[in-house]
Amino acid sequence: MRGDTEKEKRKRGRPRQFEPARVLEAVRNVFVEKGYSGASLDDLAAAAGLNRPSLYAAFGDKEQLYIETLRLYGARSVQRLGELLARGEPIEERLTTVYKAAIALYSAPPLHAGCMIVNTAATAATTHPAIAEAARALRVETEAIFERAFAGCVARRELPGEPSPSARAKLATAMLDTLAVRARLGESAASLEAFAQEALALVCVI
Amino acid sequence: MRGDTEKEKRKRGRPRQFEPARVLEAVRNVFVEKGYSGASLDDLAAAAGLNRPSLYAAFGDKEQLYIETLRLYGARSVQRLGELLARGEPIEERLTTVYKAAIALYSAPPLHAGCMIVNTAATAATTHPAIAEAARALRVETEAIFERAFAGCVARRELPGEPSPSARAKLATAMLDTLAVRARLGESAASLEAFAQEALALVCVI
DNA sequence: CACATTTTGTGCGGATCGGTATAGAATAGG
DNA sequence: CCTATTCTATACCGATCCGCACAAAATGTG
Repeated sequence: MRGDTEKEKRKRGRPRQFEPARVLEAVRNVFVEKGYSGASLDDLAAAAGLNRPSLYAAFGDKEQLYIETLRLYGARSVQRLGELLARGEPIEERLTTVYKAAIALYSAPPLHAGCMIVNTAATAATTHPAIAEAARALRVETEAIFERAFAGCVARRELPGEPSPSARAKLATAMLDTLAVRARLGESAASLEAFAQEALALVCVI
Repeated sequence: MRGDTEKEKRKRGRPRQFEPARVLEAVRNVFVEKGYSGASLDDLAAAAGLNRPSLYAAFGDKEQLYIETLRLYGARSVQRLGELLARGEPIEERLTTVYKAAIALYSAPPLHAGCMIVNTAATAATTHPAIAEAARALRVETEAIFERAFAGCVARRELPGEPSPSARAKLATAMLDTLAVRARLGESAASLEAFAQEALALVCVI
């Protein structure tokens, strides 16, 4: 049934019956839906299809599990953002693609649960410093990617140097923030796309 | 000690030893710090200085208590926003005042806990429809106030009609969203004010 | 085969959860 | 005074919480 998903050398003892990556994905859905403190270990274990002790042995306590999940989510998002911004199209077009992807992710039915960082990590940040730190790191990465993209535009004369690439990056991130909040509060994807388009024309073409 | 805070006719039975408004304020601090599901009734009762049964008798269960608190917080914020935007100053100046007030509220030490709607209500929205509904109502009010202010600017030729007042209102709200998220993740008030100022010059003067 | 090693699953254990029953205290009306 | 009414306070309820024993199961090694 399992048959060594990877050809890595088998460990000594009994092989685990789950793939950590799949577990983190299942767990992420629960965290994103219920938030950090709203998600119980029972919820998480049930969604992952394994029992609490296995979960605990593999990932540590709830906070560690959350942070690991957050890092995976963040790493994927950051990578995808980098890819979409690395295209050769005009910046306005690339940003449109980015926002469409974000909106699709944030308002994916049936949960339209927004962004894990904005809507769950930030909430837990006040009481869990380690979560705050992990979230900050991801946001720094995100803004840096935007900033590099805008700096590239300035370098090739696609955009004026003022406002600065860092200011533009913060605004671009701000759009992601508000899209996440709006999606989680139930605004439709269509409405969000219209808003993003308006905002883009307004902010980016300056 | 109590002596009839108001001259309203005394009720029949034993007088309550707390002022509901004070209780809601104490409770709000706990909800804002720990989030909806992170705040326990013990926390809330302790912060309010009364015991769980009294809290329950006065405000109903946890969700009702949260929503009541949210409405009070929201009503005050909306009223303050309306006042600040009703001044006779240029719109850029009024918005500067609004953002300064928001930043002061969102990053008030020692918690820098952001905004109750953005950072706690939205998180709970996926699992508590009534909270989502209350939060949506407050956001509609907020955007409407911004929109009226921008429409006024257009009417007196202070701003061009395009982008539309409603688009500007959404952007103005987006700034509040991102300020709340950033404050909760630890960005300093000074940094936020600098960002708000940049964004304002960029967005509002179009 | 016996043994070491790792994961699995049951099941416990103390703490805490949200919510309430019940008794006692404080007031107004009769 | 007595009674009705309203709030306070203790104490308890069943459920759920997170975390961990502990033994059984499944593998590699000797």
